[in-house]
Amino acid sequence: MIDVRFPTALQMMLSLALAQAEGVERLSSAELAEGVDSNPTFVRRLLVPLMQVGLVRSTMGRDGGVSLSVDAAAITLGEIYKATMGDKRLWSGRSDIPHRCLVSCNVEQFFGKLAYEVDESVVRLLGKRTLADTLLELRTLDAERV
Amino acid sequence: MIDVRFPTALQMMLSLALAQAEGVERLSSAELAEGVDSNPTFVRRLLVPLMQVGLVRSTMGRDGGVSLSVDAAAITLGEIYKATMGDKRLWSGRSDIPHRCLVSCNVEQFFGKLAYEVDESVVRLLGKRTLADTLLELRTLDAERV
DNA sequence: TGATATGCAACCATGAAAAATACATATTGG
DNA sequence: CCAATATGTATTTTTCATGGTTGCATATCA
Repeated sequence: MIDVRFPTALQMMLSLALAQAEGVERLSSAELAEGVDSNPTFVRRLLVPLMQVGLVRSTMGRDGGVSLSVDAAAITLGEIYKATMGDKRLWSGRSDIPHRCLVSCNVEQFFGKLAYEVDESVVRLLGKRTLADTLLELRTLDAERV
Repeated sequence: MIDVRFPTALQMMLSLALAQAEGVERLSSAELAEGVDSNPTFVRRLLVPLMQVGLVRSTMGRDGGVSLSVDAAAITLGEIYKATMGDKRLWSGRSDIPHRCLVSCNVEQFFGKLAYEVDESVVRLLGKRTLADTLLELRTLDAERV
């Protein structure tokens, strides 16, 4: 199966940002799950790292739920990406290539460095956009729909 | 399973570049497969788009095999990446999100654009390195090994 | 002409990721 | 207090993209 954690986490965060902008204090994981067309368990798993990093806070018990713990203008997509993907690189090279020649002995290390550079550049790109920017962009897209 | 097409294709191209540098005219798909610790069929599948783009050429029949059809200094990793990955984006967002609110109606399109930008930036980064550069870097790494 | 290479299609096996399930724990309204 | 309902989390099941395997047609050369 394809990894949809980042797009899903992003959509969740956007829903939370929208809720905040509309004065709704919290959303339940069931409500978030409906929005992203998934299940509450998956949503809560995605929330774990976002809470650890302090982007989101949750309250337990009846009438509990989730909300942004920081203003949407202060959260970048890069932070969301790093939190939800954790250690997972965009590219994971093979790690068990038998060493037979100049290439096979060193590609692994080379590819590791390359993957690191690529990740860096992606995070840098995502770091330039905030949740608030993105929500605004969604409004623009919505207005442009026919 | 994880997608290893790019790292594998890259390693194959490096093997072909090394062969070329050492005066070996061609490598068979079986030899390439041994180098990347895989099977000839997978190797040939990866070669198809590389041939279509003209980076590589193959000869059939006994004593057939594969070789670079361009100098290693004229091939960038970006070309290899684009050819082997084809239409596949680095990120594929979900494409069946039910439209229920501002967010769910527009994230899909937004994420598509974002994924496109990310892909562009990765290709741009990879476009700065040639196969020849990379082979040189492998030699450096090899010399640094303890 | 036999040995051996590529080209290609069809099917199978693997394993990572999401979904489903189950239950403990926390909070609140009545 | 207690019933209702939320989160927290572990475990199992299902799904499906990806690579591996097999089989065979086709091309080339000693």
